Amino acid sequence: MAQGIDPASDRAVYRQIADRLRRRIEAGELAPGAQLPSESQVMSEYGVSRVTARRAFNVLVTDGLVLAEHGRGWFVRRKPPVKRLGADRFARRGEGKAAFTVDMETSNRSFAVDVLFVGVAPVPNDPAIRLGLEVGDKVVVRRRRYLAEGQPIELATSYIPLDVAEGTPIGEFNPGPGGIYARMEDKGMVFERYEEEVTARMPNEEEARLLQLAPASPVLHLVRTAIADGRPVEVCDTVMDASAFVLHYALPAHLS
Amino acid sequence: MAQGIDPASDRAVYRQIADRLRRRIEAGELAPGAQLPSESQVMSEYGVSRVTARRAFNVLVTDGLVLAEHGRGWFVRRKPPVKRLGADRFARRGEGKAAFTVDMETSNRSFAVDVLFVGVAPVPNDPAIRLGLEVGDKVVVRRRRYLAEGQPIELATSYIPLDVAEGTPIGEFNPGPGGIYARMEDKGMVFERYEEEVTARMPNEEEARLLQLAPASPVLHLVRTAIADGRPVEVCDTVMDASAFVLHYALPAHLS
DNA sequence: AAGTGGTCTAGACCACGTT
DNA sequence: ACGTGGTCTAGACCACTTT
Repeated sequence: MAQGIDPASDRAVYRQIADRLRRRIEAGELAPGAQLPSESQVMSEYGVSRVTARRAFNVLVTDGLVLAEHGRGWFVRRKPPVKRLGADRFARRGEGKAAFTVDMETSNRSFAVDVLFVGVAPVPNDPAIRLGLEVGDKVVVRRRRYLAEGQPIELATSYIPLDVAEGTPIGEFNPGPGGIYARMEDKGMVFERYEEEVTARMPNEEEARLLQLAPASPVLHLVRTAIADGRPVEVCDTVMDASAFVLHYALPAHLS
Repeated sequence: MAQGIDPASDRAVYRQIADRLRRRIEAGELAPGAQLPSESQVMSEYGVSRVTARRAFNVLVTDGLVLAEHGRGWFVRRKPPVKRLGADRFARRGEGKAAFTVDMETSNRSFAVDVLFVGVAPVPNDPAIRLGLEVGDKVVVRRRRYLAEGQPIELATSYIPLDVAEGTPIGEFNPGPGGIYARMEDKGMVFERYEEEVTARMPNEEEARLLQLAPASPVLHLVRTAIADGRPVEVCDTVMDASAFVLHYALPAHLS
């Protein structure tokens, strides 16, 4: 019963089947969370082998539209809740609270932090350039993973020059209230601005594992350079589950 | 010759093969553009069937690491050149040049614009909210596609309230030098700021087609609201090939 | 002509979830 | 026990690229 499927078409049969399922998803007929027809149903409905039926589903997996649940079926992916990063997230910092904390309290969601590494280590290529250091110079490295409602959503690695961290607990496990920026201000440093570069890409294997990403889940990659007293004092490299974030920015209409 | 592959492992054979290839790619041993072993080679090297060999390659396709070329082989994906969007891209606007033009001239690359649609049409849900309109109210819609060095890299759709466009060529095919913002300034409107929201996701079918995206290529989705004279005067919805862009922002350290 | 990937089939066994 | 997806095999024919 190859309903509307043309085996002689240039378009492969599995793609034609995928196209039909995709249309039903994008039209909302198959809503997020809805179960798709089973492999057996597709086999008999279109008169194809199991391999061909599965290939149709796999196209939709690669497109990020569906996921299989072993022993249960194929389902339209649900959109997870989103965390908004405000344009004023640093300007509003203060009262002893770190930027991430302010964000999460604003969005009223439970959160947690895994500290993956804190210590002195050689600085990699990219942050070295941004900090004006030589590759391999020693810096304080702080690597952590943020979770919202129990789900990992963000990996962040900060690089801080040793002279900036000197005389503070920035290189220790617990940097104290308000985070490392507060410690820098304690030393009398004055923050001028933050520069951020945003890209998006597919995760590497480690990122996919640590963030427990589903197949075909892109990440937002944000590299922030904090500038105080006329020099870069920290680079923070952040990899976020793209489905969990909206970044918000305000741009001035005129140079001030 | 199942070199280092354990058929009894929990990890499927095709995943183990994919893991090994991925490691060689991420280590740089297989550089961008390099050819991977052929399916036949993988079959004999690991003693697996062709289906299993192909499945290993397909894992890497889904991860965005490799692409097949029919009749030639499997290759590590190349990174395309990148376009940087500066934090000052609106502040530096002027001299009769549109923002995109300024960007492209800065990066010294050839570019072109396809105008896909210009006219009056009902405003969709999201821009309606941002513009303070009712869904379905008429607005000027300008939809275009940008190309760099012949490759499509960006789709942009602008929504402009009718009263803003009134008395200007904003609703016409060619809005004149400097683009629509210049025409608004001609009317005496003063721009205050631009707000941008950035997300990343997989493209839908239309976006993938218009941007000629390879499999497993995420897009950056940027929605900009231009604010002038204390009100939103334009919403620009932009979908970019994520591999072709770096967005750059500057955030103030203090509310000014 | 030879080598490469693209598509498709039929059949098998295993693992997970639900009934 | 049954239905669902997960993995794997062997074999076939086609289309594209290179020699």
